[in-house]
Amino acid sequence: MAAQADDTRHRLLEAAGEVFAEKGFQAATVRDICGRAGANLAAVNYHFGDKERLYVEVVKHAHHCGEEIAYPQWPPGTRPRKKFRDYVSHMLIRLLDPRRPAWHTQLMAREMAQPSAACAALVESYIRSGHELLEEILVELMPPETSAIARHLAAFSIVGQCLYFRIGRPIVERLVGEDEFRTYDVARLTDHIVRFSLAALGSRQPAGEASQPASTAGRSREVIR
Amino acid sequence: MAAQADDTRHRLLEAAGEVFAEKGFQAATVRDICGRAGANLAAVNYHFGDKERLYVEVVKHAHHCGEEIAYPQWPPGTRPRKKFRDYVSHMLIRLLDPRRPAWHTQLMAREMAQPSAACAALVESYIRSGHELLEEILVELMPPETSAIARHLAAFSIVGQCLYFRIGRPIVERLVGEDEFRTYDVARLTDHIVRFSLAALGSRQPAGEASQPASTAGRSREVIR
Amino acid sequence: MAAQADDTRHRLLEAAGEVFAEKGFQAATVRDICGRAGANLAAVNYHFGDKERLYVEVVKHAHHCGEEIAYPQWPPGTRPRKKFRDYVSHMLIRLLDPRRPAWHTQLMAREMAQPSAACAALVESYIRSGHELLEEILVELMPPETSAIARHLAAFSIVGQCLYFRIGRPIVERLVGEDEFRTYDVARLTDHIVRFSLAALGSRQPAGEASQPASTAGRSREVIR
Amino acid sequence: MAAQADDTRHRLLEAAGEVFAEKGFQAATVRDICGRAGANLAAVNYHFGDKERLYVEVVKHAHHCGEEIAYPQWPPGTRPRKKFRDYVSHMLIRLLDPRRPAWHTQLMAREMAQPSAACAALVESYIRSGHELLEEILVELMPPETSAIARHLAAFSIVGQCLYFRIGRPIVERLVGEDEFRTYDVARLTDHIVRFSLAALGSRQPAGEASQPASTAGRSREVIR
DNA sequence: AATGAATGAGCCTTCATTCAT
DNA sequence: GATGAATGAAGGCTCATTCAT
Repeated sequence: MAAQADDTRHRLLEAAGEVFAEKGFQAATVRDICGRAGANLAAVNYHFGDKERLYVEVVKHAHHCGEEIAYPQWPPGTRPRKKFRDYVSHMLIRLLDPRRPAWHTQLMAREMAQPSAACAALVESYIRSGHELLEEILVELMPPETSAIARHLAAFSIVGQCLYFRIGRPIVERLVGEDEFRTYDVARLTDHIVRFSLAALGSRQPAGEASQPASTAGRSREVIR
Repeated sequence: MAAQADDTRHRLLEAAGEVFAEKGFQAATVRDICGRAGANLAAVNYHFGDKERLYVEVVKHAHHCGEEIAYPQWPPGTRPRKKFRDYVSHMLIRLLDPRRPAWHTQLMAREMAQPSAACAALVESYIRSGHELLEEILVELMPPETSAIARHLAAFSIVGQCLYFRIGRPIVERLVGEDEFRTYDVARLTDHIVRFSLAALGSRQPAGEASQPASTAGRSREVIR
Repeated sequence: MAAQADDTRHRLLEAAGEVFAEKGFQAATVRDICGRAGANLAAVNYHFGDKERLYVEVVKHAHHCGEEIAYPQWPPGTRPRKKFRDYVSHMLIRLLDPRRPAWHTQLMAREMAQPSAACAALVESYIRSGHELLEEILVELMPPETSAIARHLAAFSIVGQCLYFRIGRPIVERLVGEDEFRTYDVARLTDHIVRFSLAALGSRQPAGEASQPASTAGRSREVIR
Repeated sequence: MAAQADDTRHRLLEAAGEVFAEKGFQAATVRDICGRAGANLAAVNYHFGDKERLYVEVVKHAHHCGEEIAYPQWPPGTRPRKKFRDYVSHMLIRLLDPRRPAWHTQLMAREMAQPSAACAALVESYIRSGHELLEEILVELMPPETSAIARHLAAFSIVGQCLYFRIGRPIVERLVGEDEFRTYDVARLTDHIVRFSLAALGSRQPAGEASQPASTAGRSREVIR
């Protein structure tokens, strides 16, 4: 019956997500996935036709799950800095909160290390919207004369910082030791990244020089949040 | 003869590096590696005993190759900002220069997405020294009262930015389009990251506030390079 | 369908029996077995999981086949000597009858030369019952005061004789020549072993002395069969 | 130098003997043999040309070792029963004495289970002489009218008994339990087999009947040894 | 005389996939 | 609609052997 079929399909997606994230596409076996999903060995080929098409569906499925925690809807007039802090905090939560299933982010890390056919879909349906939101915030936050390219680069600098604490975890953890790494919770990292980035966002001195503090003087006294 | 043996070994390491980086550990086949190295199928087993031990040796080998392009030896009295710019530039070259073999960095990206037994070795013999050098520069660059943890976080913010332009390439490329991405050369990215970061490094305002420009005022007029 | 599955399984067992007996466990190849069984190369893995587990199943299977030719059911009052001759004849038939598949016995010879995990199973489910039947016959045949150990040793002496004409065939054949060996059929060997053994079974003189004929005098005139 | 070469050759033979007996021809690896012998991997091919030719040489070598414990030289006039007991005892010692290297006999068991090219050599240079000695004793021991074939069969019955306690050990041990098996030392088995066989050797009744005790009555009172 | 390096054949196993039911 | 049985393609690895030195 349709209800049971959908149920099996859904259990397969969930199980496949875990396994793909944990082992990678190649190392993941259909046997393992079907086993965890409590489904027949041929179920994958029956429901998705292919291991590869299952993978694509898993990525799409992950997208829907990610939407559950949507970005906040700021009331008109919300200060850009508040939005910015919310944005960074939101991203770090999704990346680092141990209560969230880890396989979602892990899958993205894999797509970056080895982009597959699903990568384009991932960007379009999952990443681009978030990126555009960040750009909107940056428009408000950066000096009006800032070029589009400079804004892009700034956005990547911000995302790069957030991501590194997740993707670079194996390295960071070894460099500072487990004890200190354990103190890198979402609150502290949000504080750090927001402060680190805000200093830069206000500056507008030419290449080859350091930050022009004067222009940000006014803003720096604003209270965020 | 030893010379020939070393030659075969070396060719295997090079070929394996490419293949592992391109396909990943699981998807890489010993057949492919030996084929590219022009060696017999059993050569891997003879020289390294195992596909896995070959992988570890490849990582170690990558380390030695990386050493070839060492960090510059600055004469005493070199300005910290000059050192910092050199550092960032050096890292970006290693990450992005198309003339350098790509597999080295790609391998590191894989180790981050799915750390293996070789990850610890990678950190200790390849990453830690560079990290410590960066910390030394930051000590000179950041206010004297900066805590060790704050310095660590700053270091990761810097490395995270550099890395994202390499590891996040598949995403970045799709977000800004291939045309703009092609303009993201080492020079431009160095400029951007140095400027973005220097603004933050001088600030020392408490958490919850934005950059305190005053303290960096003096430094900001220094000419780097 | 279950019927077809059982059929494939059965064909595999038969083919494996032949090959294992002919080549030994190590030298036997899964390819050869599957080839003879007309099954796919992966069938062994599917049905038995392992070459080794296939071997164990083959030994168990051999046991079931052996049961087909069961020992005769003697009516009450049958003379012990008749039972004894039947027993020896039965064993020799199973060992030597060229119309019976040879691999069964050959496999046992291998298990003796190099006992594997399957050896214990072989003894318990296949050999012990026959051994106990022989002991029961010996109880009737040997003097009542015979010790259990003496009876055990006698049983092994009898089985040893039978077995040697099968297992020692390569040696015996070379020693007496092929022509004479060809005359060693079941009937002649049964006669020989029965006569050779019956002379000993009746004796009860102490160690260091030869057979005491007196006690068997009465029996020796009985006509067997 | 020749001395060292011979030494390596000898160590290879000893090591190969152990390994072949322990693992069988197929399962034995040249690596293992060379390892135990402390020789180079290519030494086997250098000294013997082949794994198979090494095996043949090992069998020949085993023969020479076996000669060390030669059959006793009986003075003229020695009683046949004394010779017979000595013969059985001698064979059992070679088969069962735990102080003797086990691989020698084990190798023979293998040759019987799966005769190789070395089997003929084994028979001619190692077994036939012993067999002929037994036949000479039997000529003295059996009634003069005994046919050659009957004598042959008797010889095999005797050898079969001895051999079974060695080759059938895995089965015998399981049937009677380890405790009782431990009491089956050379002395007890010699007693048993001699007594069991002597009873038969004197008998000369026609096929289809049991032993004629009368004919052995006189001999049975002789004291052996 | 003796060895370290290299070879090619082949084996067991695993895997994704298909088919008949 | 869903499954147990079966398939064929590789893959990693081991092994005996050879060759240049």
